[in-house]
Amino acid sequence: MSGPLRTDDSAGELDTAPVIESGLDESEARDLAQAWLNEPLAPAARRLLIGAVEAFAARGYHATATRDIAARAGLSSAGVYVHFASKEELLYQISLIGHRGTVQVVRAAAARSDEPAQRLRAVISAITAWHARYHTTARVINYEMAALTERHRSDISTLRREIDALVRQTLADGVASGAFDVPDVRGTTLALLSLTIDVARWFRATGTRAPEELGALYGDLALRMAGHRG
Amino acid sequence: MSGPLRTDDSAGELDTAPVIESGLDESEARDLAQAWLNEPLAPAARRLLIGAVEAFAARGYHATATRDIAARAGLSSAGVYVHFASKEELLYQISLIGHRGTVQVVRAAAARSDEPAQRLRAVISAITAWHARYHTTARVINYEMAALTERHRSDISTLRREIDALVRQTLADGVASGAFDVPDVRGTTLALLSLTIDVARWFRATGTRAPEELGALYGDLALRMAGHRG
DNA sequence: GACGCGACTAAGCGTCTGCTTAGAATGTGC
DNA sequence: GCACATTCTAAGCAGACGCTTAGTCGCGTC
Repeated sequence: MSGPLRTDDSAGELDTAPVIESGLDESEARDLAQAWLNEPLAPAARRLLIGAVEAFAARGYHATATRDIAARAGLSSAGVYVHFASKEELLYQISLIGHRGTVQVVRAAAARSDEPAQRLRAVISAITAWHARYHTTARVINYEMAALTERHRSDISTLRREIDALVRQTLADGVASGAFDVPDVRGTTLALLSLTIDVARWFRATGTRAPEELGALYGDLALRMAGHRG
Repeated sequence: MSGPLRTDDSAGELDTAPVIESGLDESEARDLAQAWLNEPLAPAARRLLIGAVEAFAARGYHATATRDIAARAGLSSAGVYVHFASKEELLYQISLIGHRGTVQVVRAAAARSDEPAQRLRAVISAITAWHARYHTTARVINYEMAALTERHRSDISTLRREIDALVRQTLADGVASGAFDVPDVRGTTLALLSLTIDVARWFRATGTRAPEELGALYGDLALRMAGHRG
């Protein structure tokens, strides 16, 4: 019943990345800059945020020294505090910009259709692709929430609840219209968002799967999980 | 098409936990002790491992001071180094014990049936329940891998690959027998394991869902994702 | 009762941490 | 050409970090 299967590359995707010292590759840095292009920031502040995202994603918030962030931005260690009140403030701004970006992407995807199945596919594949494309940012905003102050974490939770509510409502609408078969709407919502968030943990830009391809796969899986009669 | 939906408790599950200062609740501490009962350890070494798991899960590896781990075990800060060569060695032992436990659970679940659908359900629900019940340990071993030395991380990856291979093989067997419809076996394997791992991020012992209930839900979702013709 | 041995601690070493201070450099408005 | 605000740095503070050292303690062995 069993045959040989490759275990090389896909198993690598399962693992947590070795710490990357050299920063982002060129294309990802461009993507990142583009995602933050509409934020009205002084050049040094933008460089600090990008440097902080790289460092936090590679080493973790607590393992990153403010001196390292400053160096990535081409500043002295004191230069950080001209633009940000504290290291936590840097994390908060990253988290805020990142979550606002996700919410924007989710809203745009939801606006594409009122029909539950189409909307679910669009929303899940959009969140997935976003987490893959900006996996560096996504890793920081999803796995460093515990490092935020209570006040800041509470602000971020408000944004996260909006995404949760939209997915849950889409499932509920599909059940009501008979398009979906979901015995546990709350649990399935949780599982769907969980699936997309975990992309930030394992996704590598060097892998074989493009963000949009992964989004398409996860969109299909979402419809299966929703018991879509298609 | 839309109606009111509660957003209180389930959205809370989506968030990362606030840092818990007071350690494990009683029942979880008992679970943890029981899970490590068969490990041949000196009492102080066991107390250190349990204290380290609590601290690493609550604050993160880098944010945890060895002095704090020692205090949880009722030792002076130097007492740690009688039993473990370094802080990283503590993390490695936790990771090793945790991963061996998961592999054991997965093997036991797989042994319950040769039939792909039953095996997939058993394996996914077992991994899920394990990650929920031992979510403190699971969080450490899944999210602090980057803090391991290259050598140690490589050891751990070997154990993770076994789990990956078993799930992938089960999907492949089901496709071969006609029980499953999976266009992308590698991607679906990744998604299935991703789903179970992320439980460690959001699961709270104080939540409404018991580990076994969550396992049952995820077992059902796994069959749907595999396109099981039931 | 002297000995050896593993478990443990008080004290502290050198280094690194987030952040501050005092002041230099630069650009702008008048 | 002078006042002013902004951006930045060199130097450093106070405390925390992982880990070591020297030595104490309790206990089983002969």
